[in-house]
Amino acid sequence: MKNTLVAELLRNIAQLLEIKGELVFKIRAYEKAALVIENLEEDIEDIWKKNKLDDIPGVGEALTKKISEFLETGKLDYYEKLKKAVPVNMEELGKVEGLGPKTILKLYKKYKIKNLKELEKAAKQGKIRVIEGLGPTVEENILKSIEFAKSTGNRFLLGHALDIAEEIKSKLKKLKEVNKIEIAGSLRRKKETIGDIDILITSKNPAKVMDFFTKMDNVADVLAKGHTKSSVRLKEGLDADLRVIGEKSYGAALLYFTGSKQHNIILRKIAIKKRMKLSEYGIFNKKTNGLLAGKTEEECYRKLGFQYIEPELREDEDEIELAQKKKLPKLISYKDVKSDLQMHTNWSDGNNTILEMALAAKNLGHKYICITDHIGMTFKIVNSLDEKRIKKQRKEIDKANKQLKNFTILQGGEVNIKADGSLDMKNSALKELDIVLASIHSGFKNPKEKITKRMIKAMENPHVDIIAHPSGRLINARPAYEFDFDKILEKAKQTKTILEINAHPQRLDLNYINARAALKKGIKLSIGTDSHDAEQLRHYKLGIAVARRAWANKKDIINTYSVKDMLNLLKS
DNA sequence: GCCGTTTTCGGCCCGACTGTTTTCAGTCG
Repeated sequence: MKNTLVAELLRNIAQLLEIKGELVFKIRAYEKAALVIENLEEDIEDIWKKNKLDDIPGVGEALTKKISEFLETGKLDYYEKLKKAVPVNMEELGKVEGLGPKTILKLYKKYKIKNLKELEKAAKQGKIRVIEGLGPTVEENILKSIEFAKSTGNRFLLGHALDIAEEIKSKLKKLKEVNKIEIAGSLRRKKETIGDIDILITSKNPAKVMDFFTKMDNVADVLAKGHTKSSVRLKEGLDADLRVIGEKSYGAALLYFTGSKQHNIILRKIAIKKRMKLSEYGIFNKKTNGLLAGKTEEECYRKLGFQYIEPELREDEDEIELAQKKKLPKLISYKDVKSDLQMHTNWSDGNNTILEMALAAKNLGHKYICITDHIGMTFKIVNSLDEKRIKKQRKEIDKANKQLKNFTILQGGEVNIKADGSLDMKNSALKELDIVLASIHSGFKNPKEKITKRMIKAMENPHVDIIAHPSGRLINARPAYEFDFDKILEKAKQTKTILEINAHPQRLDLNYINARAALKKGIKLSIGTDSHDAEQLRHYKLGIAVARRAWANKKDIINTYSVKDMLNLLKS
C-alpha cells in the first residue's frame, strides 16, 4: 500500500506551500486529502488503476493529476520544483514539535537555516532568542524537541510494523515450501516501537523461499541472501530478516530470536546452573552435548523447570522468578475482548456513520461498542457535539440499535478537560451519556502540578467514567505531558475512575509500564481504539497487546465484560 | 485546491493556549 507515502507527499507539499505564503485554503485542501488518503481502506494504487481517484473525497482534478503522476513515475515534478523553490528541508524541520512554517521562514530569512543541524547549532549559540517574536523559551523548546527526536531514533510504530510483517508472513505462508512460520523479535513481544522485522520458518527447500523473499514487491534492497538467512531493506524504510531453522531446534530458535536479550541471558545462566547449555539450537546436556529440548518453546521452558512465559512478558521484569514458582497470571487473551470503548463518527471528526462503525465492529467479533464523539461547548475544532446534537445523536443510535441483532451501541462522549480542570460540557448533558471519557487536548506544557490538578478535578466529576489517553504522548512525535502519576492512580482508585489503554497505533496510552502500575493498585482499565475510521477498529489488538505486557488478566479489562456488567463497573 | 437539494463562484469547522508582547502571531488539534 502506498497510501501512507502519498499522504506524506501531500503533507510535505502543504508545508512548503505554507512557507511560500500560499492561500490557506489551498494548503488545507492538501492536508485534508492527505488525511483522507491515509485512512483509506482501499489501496490507492487500485483506485488509480480504476481511474477513480476523484471519487476520493477531497481529491479533485488537480490532485488526481498529481497523484497519478506520482504513482506512475514515483516522482512528482511539481513537488521537486517546489522543493527547489523553497530551499528549506521541511522533511526535517517540519518534524520539530512546536516549530511551524512561519517560524521556519523567519529562521531562514535571518540565518539561512535550512536543516536540523543548522537549527540546533543556532539554538545552542543563543541566536534564536534574539529574533523578534521569538525568545528564550522558544529556543529551549526547539532544543528539547530536537533532543527528543534524537532519542526516539528511527524506530517504527508497532501497529505499522505489524501490518507490514503480517503481510509478508501471509505471503510466505502460501508457499508450499514453507512449513512452520512465526514472526519473532520485538514484534512478537509487542514492543511499542520496532527496529526491524524477524521472521522464522522451517522449510525443506530454503533456496526457493529465499528467492521469493528477496524478490517481493516491497523490497528496495537486498542486504544479504544465503541458505539460512536473508536480509532485505523494505520500501517502507525498515529491514526484514528471514531465517530458516531446523525442525529440531525451531522452539529454541524462536526463544532466542524473540528475546528480549536480557530475558535470554538469564535463561542461559539458569541453564548453566542446571548443568545444561541453552543456545538457539536447543538445550543440551553440558557433559554429553546431547539434545534435551528444542522443538518447541514450551518444551524448552519445561526443561528449565519453568512455566511457559508468554512473549509479551519476556522483558526481564519478574517473569522468570514467577515462572519458576509457577505463579504467572493467566493473561487476557486476544479473544477475550467484547467491545471497543472509544471511537468517533462523522458526527464529529470521524469518517463513518454510526451504523458503519457498528457493523465493522461486529464484523471483528465485538458484541458492543461505545460511540465517543467529541462533545463540547468551546472545543469546536473537531466539530464537537453540543447538548442539542447529543440528543439528536441518541435518536440515531437508538435507530441503529434496532437494526442490529446481538449487538449494542452505547452513546458516550469525549469531553475536553479545560485549563482549570473544569469540563467543556454541562453535567446535565454528561449525565445522559452511557459513558463519559475526559481527556486533555491543550496546555501540554503546563507545569506538572497544574496538569495533575486538572486531571484530578476531572476524575472528581461524578459523570466522568474514563480518562482517555491519560499521558497524552504520541510515540516518536510528542512526549507525555508531565503529571504526578501516583496521585492520579490514587484518585482513580478513590473515585472508581477507569483509565484507558488507547489502542491507536501512535498512542498506546497508557503505556504498558503505567498500565501495570495501575493494575497493581487494583484499578480497572478500558481499551479504546480512538478510531476515526472503521478501518482503524482492527487496532483493538494493539490495546490487548499493551494489556498483556502489563500483566492484565481478563477481569482487569472492562471490555471483557458483558454490556450490563461493564456498565455496572462504571461509577456513574 | 475542493465542492455544491443554498451556489460552477465564493465559500471553506475555529477556539485554546503559549510565548511573545502590551494586543497578537504562531501552533495545535
